[in-house]
Amino acid sequence: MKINEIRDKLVEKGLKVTPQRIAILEAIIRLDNHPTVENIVDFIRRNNPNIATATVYKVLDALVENDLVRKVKTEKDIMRYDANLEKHHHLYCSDSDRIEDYSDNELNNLLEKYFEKKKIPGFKIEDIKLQIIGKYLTPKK
Amino acid sequence: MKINEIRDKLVEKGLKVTPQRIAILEAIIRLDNHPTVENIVDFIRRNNPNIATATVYKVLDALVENDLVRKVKTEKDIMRYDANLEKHHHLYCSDSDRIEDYSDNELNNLLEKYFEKKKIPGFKIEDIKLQIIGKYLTPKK
DNA sequence: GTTCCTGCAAAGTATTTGCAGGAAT
DNA sequence: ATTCCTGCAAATACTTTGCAGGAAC
Repeated sequence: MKINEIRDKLVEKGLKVTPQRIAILEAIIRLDNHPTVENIVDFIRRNNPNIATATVYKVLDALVENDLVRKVKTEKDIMRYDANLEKHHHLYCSDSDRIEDYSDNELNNLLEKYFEKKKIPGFKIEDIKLQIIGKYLTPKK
Repeated sequence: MKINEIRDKLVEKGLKVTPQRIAILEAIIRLDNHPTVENIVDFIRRNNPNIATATVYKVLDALVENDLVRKVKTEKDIMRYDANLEKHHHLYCSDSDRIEDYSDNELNNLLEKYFEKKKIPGFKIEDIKLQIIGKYLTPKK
């Protein structure tokens, strides 16, 4: 992802293009393992030492609000952020903090068909996300 | 669930049986819509006004540690607790904090079969939880 | 020029810790 | 008698808020 693409995304949403916003969005994209606020702050401060933590929170709120990134819920109690906006599921490692994306349209179709037949009484499904818990057989790259 | 069953569960795990623990476990079972710590504290204080908030947190940690309850994280970033230990999924309301359990063995089997065929490279699946996001057609009872 | 954004410090909220007294075993 | 648990207060961690100056439009 080029800086200009990031810039365009901000413009498209009517957000002012500031160095902080570019840096934060870039950080989430580059730190591709669902960074926490802390990860993002650490990454940004390398090039941008004066950015305030509160600014990071505010920018993240704005980005989430405008569908440029998503929040990811973890078992543990810390928010993480994800710049992958495609429909996808998550692989959670049961003995570390690692999270990876998992996309599978065959699975999505299977679930969609399943719930077309088997309705949940009183509930209208809008989206289904899988948390797939397990262990990585390969160590992290 | 009777008090004695709760008592037995604690004994079984080697935890000392205290009025606080009984009250908290009972509260989670009775407040069956995935109560927050605040919900639990409010409920307990009706009969047990002197219980300390820190005690509730400590007892909850002990219960989770000993697999007597589970933590559930919500969209809104607040911890909730669940005494349903059976395998189940969650229905999340997209415009409120409401969460309900959803059990469906047919679905579990379908997923199990699916992932027997379609392996995820480098990942050994241990469990799959669905977060089913949508809207309730009926107001809360 | 106007609107929106940032940085700072202070406040807020949820949760954890340390410890001494007390209850459960 | 020993071990574990509770209550309290203080501490911590994470996030939010208010506001004045400054940058983007």
